[in-house]
Amino acid sequence: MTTLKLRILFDDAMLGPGKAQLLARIRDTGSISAAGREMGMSYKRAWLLVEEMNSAFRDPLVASARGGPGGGGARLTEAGEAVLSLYAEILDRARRATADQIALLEAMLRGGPDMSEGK
Amino acid sequence: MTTLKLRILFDDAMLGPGKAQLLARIRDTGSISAAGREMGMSYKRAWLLVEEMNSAFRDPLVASARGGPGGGGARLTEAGEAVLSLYAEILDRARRATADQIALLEAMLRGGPDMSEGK
DNA sequence: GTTAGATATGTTTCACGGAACATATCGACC
DNA sequence: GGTCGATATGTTCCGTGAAACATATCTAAC
Repeated sequence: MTTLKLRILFDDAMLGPGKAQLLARIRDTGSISAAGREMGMSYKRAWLLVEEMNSAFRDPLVASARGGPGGGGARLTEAGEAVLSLYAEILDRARRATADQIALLEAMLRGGPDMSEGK
Repeated sequence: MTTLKLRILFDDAMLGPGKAQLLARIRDTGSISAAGREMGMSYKRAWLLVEEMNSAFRDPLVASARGGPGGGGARLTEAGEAVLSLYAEILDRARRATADQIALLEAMLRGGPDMSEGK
């Protein structure tokens, strides 16, 4: 239902839901283009995001290869795995740390719960 | 330096940094247009955001008045104050709950700290 | 040396959200 | 009753970021 989106703004780079999910799909599919397809984005865009990430971090997060059987492919590097799992942990921690307050907000929404009565 | 942006997506409404800051400025300035000006947005846009918030929540967050001395004005309702302070608390809790992991990410950035050496 | 499939980039087109512009309205005060 | 400053809304204009389109390139395998 209610979801939390979280974006981390570094000095000259940012990491948000889009890049994180892209990393996850690349890990699962072994391909930038397949990952992009699954997310409904063009290969161009997916590749651009990968490029951003690779150049923002000291070590590249995604290693890609051209040619070969299947035409090539991509996989997460150790750094890529680390970033992805850190992001997941950050999201999870943030969610759990704020669940109560978010519930309070939800209760104030129109058409939400309560609707006022005295039980 | 590194900042955290956080957006809450309800079923058919969302609350993020923009609306939260707008609420804060309205509280401080007592005017939608002044708040908008401070944030570099047109009155139209500021008013639109207020409209969204007022209709999303059971009780309006901003009460506005036309005419009168000064031409009118706007102020936060009790609900508005509550939402604003809940959002601030959510942001604060999220920040503190994720500080360690974010620091780890920062350490992996290019041009960031370390640069590898053996102290 | 041809095929295949994915990476790697450049260029052009285009939709859309916001900016800009334009008005109408309200009410205390003088 | 005219002025003022802010709210309230509609309409048009326009820049920017994404989509679409177009290629070029690479290499394992056959």
